[in-house]
Amino acid sequence: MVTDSRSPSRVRRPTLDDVARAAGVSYQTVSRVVNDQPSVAEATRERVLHAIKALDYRPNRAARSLATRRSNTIGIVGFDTRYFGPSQMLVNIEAALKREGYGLTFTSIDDGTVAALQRASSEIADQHLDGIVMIAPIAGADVESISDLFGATPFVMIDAEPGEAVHSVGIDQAHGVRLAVEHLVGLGHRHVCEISGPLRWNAARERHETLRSALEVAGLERGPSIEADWTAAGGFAAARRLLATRAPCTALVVGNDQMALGAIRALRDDGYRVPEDVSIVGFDDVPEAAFFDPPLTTVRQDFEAVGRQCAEYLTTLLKAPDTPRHRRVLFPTLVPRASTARPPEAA
Amino acid sequence: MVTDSRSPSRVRRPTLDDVARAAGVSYQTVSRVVNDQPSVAEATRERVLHAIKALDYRPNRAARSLATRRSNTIGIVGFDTRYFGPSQMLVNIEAALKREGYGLTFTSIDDGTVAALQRASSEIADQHLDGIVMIAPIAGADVESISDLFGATPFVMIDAEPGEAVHSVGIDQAHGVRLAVEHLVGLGHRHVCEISGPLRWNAARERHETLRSALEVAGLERGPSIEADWTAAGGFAAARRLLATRAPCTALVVGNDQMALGAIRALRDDGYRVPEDVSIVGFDDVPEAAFFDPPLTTVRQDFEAVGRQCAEYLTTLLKAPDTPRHRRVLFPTLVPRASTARPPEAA
DNA sequence: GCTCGTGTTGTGAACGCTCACAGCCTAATC
DNA sequence: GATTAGGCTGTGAGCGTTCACAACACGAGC
Repeated sequence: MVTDSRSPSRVRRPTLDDVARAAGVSYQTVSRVVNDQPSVAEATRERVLHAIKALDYRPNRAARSLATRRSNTIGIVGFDTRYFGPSQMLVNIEAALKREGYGLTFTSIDDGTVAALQRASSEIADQHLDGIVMIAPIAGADVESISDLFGATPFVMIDAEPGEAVHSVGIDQAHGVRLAVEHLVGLGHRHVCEISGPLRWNAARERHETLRSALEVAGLERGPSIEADWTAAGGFAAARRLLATRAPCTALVVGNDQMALGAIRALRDDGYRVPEDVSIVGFDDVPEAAFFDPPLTTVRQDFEAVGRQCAEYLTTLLKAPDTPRHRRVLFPTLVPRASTARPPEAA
Repeated sequence: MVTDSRSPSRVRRPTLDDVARAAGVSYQTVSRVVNDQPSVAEATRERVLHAIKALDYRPNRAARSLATRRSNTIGIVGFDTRYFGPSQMLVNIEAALKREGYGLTFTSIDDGTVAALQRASSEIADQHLDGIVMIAPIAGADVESISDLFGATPFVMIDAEPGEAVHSVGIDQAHGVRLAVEHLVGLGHRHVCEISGPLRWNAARERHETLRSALEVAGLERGPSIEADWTAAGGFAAARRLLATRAPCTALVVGNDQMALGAIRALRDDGYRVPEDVSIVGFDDVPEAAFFDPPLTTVRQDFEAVGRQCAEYLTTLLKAPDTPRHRRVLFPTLVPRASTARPPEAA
């Protein structure tokens, strides 16, 4: 209120020199104070701090990163942050990295094409960032060539295709699927169908493929599987197509909770009861899942942990760039709720 | 794949000088080519472009912004981007600003205290950004003093308290509430209760207050109103408390769709039917709302438009900083679905 | 044939900071 | 009392870019 906020836009901000003059020391001493370096006499430090406050001095980040050759900011390439999973990761990574003192710049990719991904990557590579996180869970993205774009700046991928030779953090989708299958088998189900997410997504494909094999291992009938687009509307449409196949189906594994919601609606519209006629399992455990009708049994993904792990991995990498590439794996848990029950034939 | 991606981390990136030497011109000429300035002979330009490509030169953003005193990036302070509205705005603003060629840096605020808001604001002010967007829909935030923190850098607020003298973009909540009330009155409801969002949020408070007055104007009974936390669980708990009051209630206006979901569940648990016994109206129109059981009547907010407007406003401001402060208003629409019907007494 | 402009290119300085080093002063050591 | 060590402070250079201006060449105009 005191400062002159209606001054014309080109007010020179105070610099190290200004502070130095005000405190009667050299700019270097001010720099030392600002950077908390030792060997500054207490009295001088006081004087400098006072001047800094009086002038409302703020270090110029651009100048600093020009001099140090580090930007102290990391970039995030986010894929379709409209969806629950990615947006959760974004927020959590941001929070975790902020705690480490890093700034954040963010670019999202609207469509999942490899071209878009590369464009965004290169856009971010332009900024000479200290590190990069890529939330880009798309299969087929040429990890090698993206890695090249980034050159030597460390980067970790979230939800990369397992087996890729990159630094990555991911959730063990196979484990989640196994939990779901065990749960259904335990209830006595024998006819399991699937609505999967877009198979271009690593998570969707992993879930899809593990489900196939897990059902085989359990000796269960593998019903039809339909691909949808993560949305409730997509899940609804997929369920209708599934119903049209007239395949026997007492349990339905759905790639995420939103699609599960759509599927429930479609089943109901067709006269099926959930869970009496058909049991449903989702993925994610969105905060609303417990309040669906019926409350949704789902495989919970701990996105917050993903964010934390990612930030931790990246900071490790920043200190020790030669850390061998590996994948940090997190395990999902099953949250049983009322959308799953014993199948009708077992009743 | 050709480049040496396993080089040690400190490879000097090529600079203007390197390119200049390679092309046999001065660094200034290269700069001119990079910045698309006129008066460079076609032949020279070709030669320079060739060298740029050969060396894979990328301008150093830090150096550039040090020299120009502009960063070409704008900052977003996001409040609780975990929620649907804020996260939608974030993504949409990002998309719109990217189209204008701006980079983006992002800071979120975990709790809604004014202190947190100021901390984040100042964190962002440190970066000497070209512009700032604040998604901080909290009542009581001292807009004046935040404005001071930012000094002369243009900033627009999303969902600011209407009436604040700032550049802002917002949705006309009053209009949305009026649509909802008209809808309910049209159906014959006379006993309307409310579950509001946290009243610290401008949007929640506006909805709450307009509801009071709109009901009064319509001559309707104003039932109890309970404050909840935007979540389904909060909506559930609030609805239970509402039921405990035993107040007459044929229609329930709920501050957002998630809470509406929780409320429906609580009503059902208590033996009420929706919409036969109680009609429910939500806010937002999340993509899942159409698949709730019953499909939710809701007041749709066009967050994409908010993002676009915001980006447009900001770019205007960047070109003409003296644009008078005003509020760009967007109007919500009512999406009638099956969760509202004629009240029982009118049946 | 000389001047003048115009298009093109180059030079010096500055942006605000950090790094490496040099210098100073005081106090401890012999 | 000279020497040395160590805490503290200052100086010069450089980070990679842009800006303002100077310099050059070339053809047109008198």
